[in-house]
Amino acid sequence: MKLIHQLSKETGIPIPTLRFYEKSGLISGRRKTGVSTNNYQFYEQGAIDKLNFVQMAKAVGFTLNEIKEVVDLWYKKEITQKAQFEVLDKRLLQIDEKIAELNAMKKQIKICKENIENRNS
Amino acid sequence: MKLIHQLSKETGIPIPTLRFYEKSGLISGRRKTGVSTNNYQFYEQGAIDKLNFVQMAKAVGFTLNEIKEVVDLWYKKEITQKAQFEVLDKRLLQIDEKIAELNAMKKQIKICKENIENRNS
DNA sequence: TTGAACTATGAAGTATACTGCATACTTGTG
DNA sequence: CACAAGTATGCAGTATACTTCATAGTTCAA
Repeated sequence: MKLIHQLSKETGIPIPTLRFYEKSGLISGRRKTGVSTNNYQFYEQGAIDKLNFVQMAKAVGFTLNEIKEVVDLWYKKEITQKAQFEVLDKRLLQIDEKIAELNAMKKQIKICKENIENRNS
Repeated sequence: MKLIHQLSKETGIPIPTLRFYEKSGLISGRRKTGVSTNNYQFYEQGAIDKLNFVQMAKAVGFTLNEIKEVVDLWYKKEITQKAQFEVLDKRLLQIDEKIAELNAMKKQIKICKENIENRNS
C-alpha cells in the first residue's frame, strides 16, 4: 500500500509520468476504504510489476498502447482465454522480431567496425 | 543512382518521411554533375543500406539521434578510429541490454500465460 | 498550529517523429 | 505541346509521450 511518492522512488519514474500513466489507464490505485477526507490513491505491488514491465517494453520500442494491451489483461478474468493468448502471442512474435533485428544490427555494426579497421590500417 | 520515388519504393518509406530524414541529415543525395536545370537529388546504394539500418534501429526503440550518430560515421574518415569505435561500442552495449530486456519480457509474458491457464482450469 | 511536504486536478507547453498542404518547377508520354 | 506524374520547398498540423505550471486541498512533524 504505497502512495505515489513511494511508487516513484521504487520505480524511478517521475510522479507526473505516473499520473500520466494512471490517466492513460496503465496503472490504477484505489482509495483507502473508510477514508473520505482525501482522494489519495494507494498502489500495491502489482503496480510496481506493471511499471517494471512498462519500462522494459518502452526501452525496446513498444508503444504505450501496445503495452497497455498486455498490462490490461494482467489481472483480468473478463475476456476469454483465447483473446488473452492472442494478445500475448502477438507480443511474443514482436519480441522475437525485435531480437532478430537487434542481432542484424549487431552484425551490421560489426561489419562497420571491420571496415573502419581495414581502411585505417 | 535512384530518385526519391524509387528510394521510397525500395525501402517502403514514404517520400515525405525520406525528405524529413534528408533534412535531419540521416541520408543525402546529390545532384547529377552537369545538370543545372533542376535540383533533383540522386541516391546511391549506401542510402538504402542506411535506411534499412534506420528501420531496424527504430523498431527496437533507438531514437533518430542515436541512429544518426552511427549512420554519420558510415562512410566517414574524418573522426578518429577511437571515436568511431566509442559510438559503435556504445550501441553494441545498448543492443545487448535491449536483447536482455526482450528476453525478460518473454519470460514475463510466459508467466502471464501460465497464470491465465491455471486460473481458468 | 503553522509551515513544509505531499496529494489531486486541469490545462498548457515541449520534444520527437512524422504527415499533409500549398506552391511551383521539371520531365516524360501520347 | 498538353498534361499527368515526378520533384523541391516551406510551413502548418498531428500523434505520442511526457513535462511544467497553477491552483487547491491534506497530512504530519516540531
